[in-house]
This record gives sequence, C-alpha cells and structure tokens, in this order.
Amino acid sequence: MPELPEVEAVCQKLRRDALGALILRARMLRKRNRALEARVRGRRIRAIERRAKNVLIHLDGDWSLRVHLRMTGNLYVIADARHLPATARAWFELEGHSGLIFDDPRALGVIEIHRTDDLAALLGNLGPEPLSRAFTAETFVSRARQSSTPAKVYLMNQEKVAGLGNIYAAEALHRARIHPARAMNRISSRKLTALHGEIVAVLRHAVKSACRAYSGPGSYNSEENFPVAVYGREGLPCPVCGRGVQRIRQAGRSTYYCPGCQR
DNA sequence: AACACGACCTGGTAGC
DNA sequence: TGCTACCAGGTCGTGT
Repeated sequence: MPELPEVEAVCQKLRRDALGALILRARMLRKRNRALEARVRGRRIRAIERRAKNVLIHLDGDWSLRVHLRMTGNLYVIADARHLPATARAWFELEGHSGLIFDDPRALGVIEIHRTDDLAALLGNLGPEPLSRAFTAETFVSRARQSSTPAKVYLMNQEKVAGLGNIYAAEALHRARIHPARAMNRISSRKLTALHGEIVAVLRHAVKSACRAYSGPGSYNSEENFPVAVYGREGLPCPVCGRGVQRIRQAGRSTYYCPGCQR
C-alpha cells in the first residue's frame, strides 16, 4: 500500500512513539519465528530510518529489523499491548504495557532481523533516495537515456529511483507531461530534467500530506491532502486540460494518465 | 537485458 | 441475499 511518503510518515511517528523503548518480548503471530523473537528480546530501539519503502529499526547489539509494508502493512505503537488488532502479524511488548504492532491484513509484508552491518549489502541494489542530494538531475537523465523501458515502468523500478510507487509515478509523469508508455530513451533531456524536478516536488508535497494525515492504526489517507490529478480518476476530467483520464495496464498494474497533456 | 506474467494474501465492491 | 469477478498504494521468481 504505502509508497515513500507514507513509509516516511510511519517512520516519523514511530520515532516519536518508540525511539529508546525497550522490547520486553516479541511474538510473530502468523508464522512463528523463534530466532527473531529471541534476538529482539531485551534490546532497545536505538534508531529508526527509512530506505526506499523499507522501515529499518536499529536495536542494541548491532541487530536491525527490516520491515517492508508491501501493499497493506502498517507499523505503529498502541497504548495497551493486549489489544491486538485481528490482522496483526507481529507484536513487540514495550515497557509500560505499550506494544509495537506490525499490522498487515493481506500478509504480503516482510519482517526480518539482520546484523546491522549486513543491511548495506541487502539493500545495495536500491537506487538513489529521491529526496537526498544523491538524486541529481544529471545522473537521473544520463541513466534514463540508456533505457528503452516505458517511463512509468522505469519509475516504479526501485533500482532506478527508490520509493516511487504506482500513485506518485503517475502523478510525476502527469506534471511533466510525459506519456507513461514512452520509452525513456525517447524522451528529450529537457523533459527528463523536468521529470526529475517533478518527482522531487510530488514526493516533498506528499511527505508533508502523509505526515499530517497519518495517525497510526487505520489506513493512509494522504489522498485527502495530496491532490491527485490522474491516479484512480479514470473517466474524470484532467484538472489541467479537462480531457478524460484514461487507464491502461503496464507490467500488470493500472496506469492513469491524461491523453491531452501527456505525449 | 528487458519485459510480461503469475504468485504471494485478503478484503472490498460492482454487477448479475 | 449470494455468488462471481475484478480491483487494490509491492516485489519476486520464472519464462519468453
């Protein structure tokens, strides 16, 4: 479900609610994982960071949890650890009876424990963080020009840009006026540079919206605050030109775009 | 190398 | 109401 902005909101809230907390015990609820349960017991949460759509929870003793929320995952602290949601995947009892919950109705998410030192290799294939200095227009454009992949599919590839998903890839392409099926190496450098800027702008805006809207349990309603132009709006008028938004299928996913604006 | 597709899971909703 | 079909903000492995 969540893309970079929603995962960022999860991390920021988790820092407020769980940083420094001691894990008294853990329980994997769907499928037992005794190694993980034993390894986190008695450790304190020392840092929480996001890398692409992964939540990294660093513990004492150079152990780290990697959580990927995939489509429906969520990670939050509840005041009373006994009140588990029915869809909880994992439960970490913290000091003071509170609980860190990995909630995941569709059970597509991932939770693993690794030596902190091993994370770099594990996540080594991910592309640059789009909100970091490493994501420059120059490197984005030069890499893009070497690929014949359709623009939307390219943007969804985590090895090219880390953290974009179906919504914000579509929105960035709409703002840059690029057709989602256009091969990257057939887009001008000028337009690719514009696309780079729109990726950053869309994500910055969406992070703010997601952080404002997110409150823990429940869904990510960032759409309430982030004004989507095309995503999920098949048949509705494009807010820029008024033409009907179209939906096509790319790599098994729905892509929304405006046939008037995007060429 | 680059792409499409199914698998992984569950739940919500539209249509008959 | 009850059934079916299809949809969903992600990623991986396999096949062409």
